[in-house]
Amino acid sequence: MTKESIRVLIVEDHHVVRQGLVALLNVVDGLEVVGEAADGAEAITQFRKHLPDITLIDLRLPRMSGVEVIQRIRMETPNARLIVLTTYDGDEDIYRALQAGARAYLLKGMTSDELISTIRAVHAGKSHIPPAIAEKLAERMGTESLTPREFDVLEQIVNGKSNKEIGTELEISEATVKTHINSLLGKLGVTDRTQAATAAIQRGIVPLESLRKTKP
Amino acid sequence: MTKESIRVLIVEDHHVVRQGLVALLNVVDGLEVVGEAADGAEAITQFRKHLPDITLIDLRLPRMSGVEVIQRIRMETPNARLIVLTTYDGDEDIYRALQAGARAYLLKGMTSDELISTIRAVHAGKSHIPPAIAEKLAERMGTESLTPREFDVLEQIVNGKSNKEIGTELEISEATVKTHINSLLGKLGVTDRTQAATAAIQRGIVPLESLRKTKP
DNA sequence: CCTGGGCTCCATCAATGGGTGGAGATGGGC
DNA sequence: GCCCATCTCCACCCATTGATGGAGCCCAGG
Repeated sequence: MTKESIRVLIVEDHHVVRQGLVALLNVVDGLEVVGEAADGAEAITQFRKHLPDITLIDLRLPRMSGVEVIQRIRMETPNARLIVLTTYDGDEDIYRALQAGARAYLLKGMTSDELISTIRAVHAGKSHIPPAIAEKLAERMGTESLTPREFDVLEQIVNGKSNKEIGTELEISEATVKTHINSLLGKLGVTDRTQAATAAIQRGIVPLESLRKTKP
Repeated sequence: MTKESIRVLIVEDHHVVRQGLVALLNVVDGLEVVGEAADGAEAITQFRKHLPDITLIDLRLPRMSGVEVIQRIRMETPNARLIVLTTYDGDEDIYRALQAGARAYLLKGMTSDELISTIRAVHAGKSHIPPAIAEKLAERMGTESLTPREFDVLEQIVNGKSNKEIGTELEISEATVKTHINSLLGKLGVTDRTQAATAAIQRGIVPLESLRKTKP
């Protein structure tokens, strides 16, 4: 019985991790790694070229975020089956990736069994979200989301700016800054800017990587 | 010419990454992976058992930190050759790992060439620290380090506590809390608690993982 | 059209935070 | 023994922050 292999594309910038995935998957019967990509642009090229059955995609990629890649792929191939890979279970990432159309979510700490069974499940058309993650997702669903402006302000807070500085930066008055802060504190369920900052980092609302960039 | 292989132990909790490392190293002539460990305790057991020439060790491990493992191994085998692996170039981690006796430092985003040449270099007795990291290390060297108490206070700040709450928690007066904050702000080179919090996370002084734990 | 959400601004007030300049107690290292 | 770093506390002061309760503007969707 020569059943068709499930054709997998791997999108992951870390060379070691990519190798690990290839090594794990290629020894499995019925799976075949047809392509690898190390960044978003390459991911889209490879996707078009191979039209894989399953795409494993890291959320943190250089230049283009994983979420963006997912959106673009889904735009041209709405029934693409995408599985998100990530190191941390940053709540916001999960939310956005699943919103963008990912069918499943895996942490890099997973076992090979989890990896393989998830690939099979998603290929069979199921959505496969681990209970622990589903739970968090449910929590997050109930949470109001920040408006674009609130997000701008939060970003500045994380970067250690004072209200006055934020006002200057965003070209609004300090009073307006306070208004935004007041509502975002409520939405995040915290009571001051320091808690807002750590919550933002912890939940992945503001990525840690953006810190260094915006400093100078 | 049958020269001896360099015998390598891999300490890494993420299964996929571990597989990747094994896959990368085992195809290289002159390298041999003699053991794998997924946590600190296992690392020490495996080290004693195999006495490898080189130990690749992830800094973030469950239960016991990589730095701790390094210290313990160095305690019993002072000339052990340890290479630290990590995802982020969190300044504080580098500092502590190298202090603890690691000979080199590699990011998981490295190429296989970097990995292999670093292993060879360290085996040959060299210390091998990438220029970019050496630079940061030099910066950090000049930085005064926090006293234990200042660290306690910083931890509380990251967890979003007010000065009063910190005082209660640590059983000191609010005035003392302010004193500690004042000196730690100076040492971190920041001007307020929010900056202190993000700097602490960013530099790896207070690990992100500790946030969830201390909340409830 | 008109309703609602988001953005902007205002004033005011109490609480919190941070700067300054002390000062006593302890304990390890020279 | 003496010094130095650390930890502890105090008082005073001003800046910043967050809470409250408005208010007008714009624009997209019903």
